[in-house]
Amino acid sequence: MERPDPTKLPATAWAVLGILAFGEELTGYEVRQWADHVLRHFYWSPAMSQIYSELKRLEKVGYAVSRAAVSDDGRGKRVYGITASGEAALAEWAGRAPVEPPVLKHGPMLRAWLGHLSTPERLREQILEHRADTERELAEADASREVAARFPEWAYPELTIRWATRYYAAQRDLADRMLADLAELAEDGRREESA
Amino acid sequence: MERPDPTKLPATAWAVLGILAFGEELTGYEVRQWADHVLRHFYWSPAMSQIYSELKRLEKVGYAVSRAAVSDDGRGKRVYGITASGEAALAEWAGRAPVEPPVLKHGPMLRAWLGHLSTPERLREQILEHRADTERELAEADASREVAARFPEWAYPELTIRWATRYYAAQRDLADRMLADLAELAEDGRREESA
DNA sequence: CGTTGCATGTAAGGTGTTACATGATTAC
DNA sequence: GTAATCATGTAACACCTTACATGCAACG
Repeated sequence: MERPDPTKLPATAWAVLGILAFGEELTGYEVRQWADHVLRHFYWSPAMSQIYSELKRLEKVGYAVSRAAVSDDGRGKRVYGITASGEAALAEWAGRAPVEPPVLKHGPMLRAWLGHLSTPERLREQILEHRADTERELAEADASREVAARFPEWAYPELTIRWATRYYAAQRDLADRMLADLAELAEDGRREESA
Repeated sequence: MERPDPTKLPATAWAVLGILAFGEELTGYEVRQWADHVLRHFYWSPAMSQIYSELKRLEKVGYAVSRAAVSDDGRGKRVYGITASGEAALAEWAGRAPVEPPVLKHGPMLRAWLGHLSTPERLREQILEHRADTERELAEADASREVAARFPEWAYPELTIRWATRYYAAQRDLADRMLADLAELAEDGRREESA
């Protein structure tokens, strides 16, 4: 008969609450920006609409509160803050809930895996594009890291973004090694043809 | 008025079709095993029930066909194979569809990001556990790679699994460096306390 | 005067998981 | 006998995205 526990939330909800846990009152829009600049690099950035609904859910279970506020330009907005109960629940989740294993969905490798259906040239282009994307992400993460480094209360976020920059660097090296392997495979193919 | 294109499939469907694209007729159960041994390391392994429904969808659009068959032990089963049309569509998708950027959801880093809500000891334990998990995955991927290396028609899958083993190794190194950073942060904390 | 940014939501629908249900064979 | 593996599905539901809808302010 077990009814679903209203405090059993998906990781995304904890991530959103985690953004509020740094103490500032934020609008849904601002939560999204934090997600985009920081969270995205090791977790992921939910759609705007999901952020709004997660915030509502968090408020319903008492982990967040909202109040009407005004922007600098005088327009109305709604800001959310974490509650004591929310902080306790989040700490409990962070410390005791089983850590979900990392999930990876790597589009470029899915293409490489199906290399036999494509051409070495096309595949190479796709991996090169992936490499360029990674480099871009690396630059963005590094910019975010520099911002975080300016504030002592962001020591842990800074560590995770630093982790992300290393992750992107590793990703880039992995792309290079894949490119080398691909070249070798194509070479073998040519040799066989001419034989 | 645009009705949804019945051939516009999610990446998961292409992944399942991709498993069939290596030429063998497989049961849903076997598709799952391939996903678990290979695909999982760079993409992910869908739930059993989803595999069955993806196979049905693929058959409906004509990219796969199924027929009743018998196992060695005489029990009935249903095997799926790729069609010519399916092969063409898959090649088209692999070569021309925009490559989805890699998606990462890293549970352990989500915990590290919220380090201020936990203790250095607990966080360290969690990262160590992640490190051990990674090592396990590395061993499994390496075993799969060795199997793939025995068959020349699996050259591309072998490359991607090799990529995965390197990925896990990088992941492990990243965990080590995070552990070192964490230790340093804790050290700084202690120094401040005693000051 | 058009675009970008700020700001908030709803509705619809697709994606994917968990739980449930079933049943035979093989190995301990 | 009972657990694991093979084998196939359905139903319910949670998660999440896309598209739509709105409106003001600031900048060029």
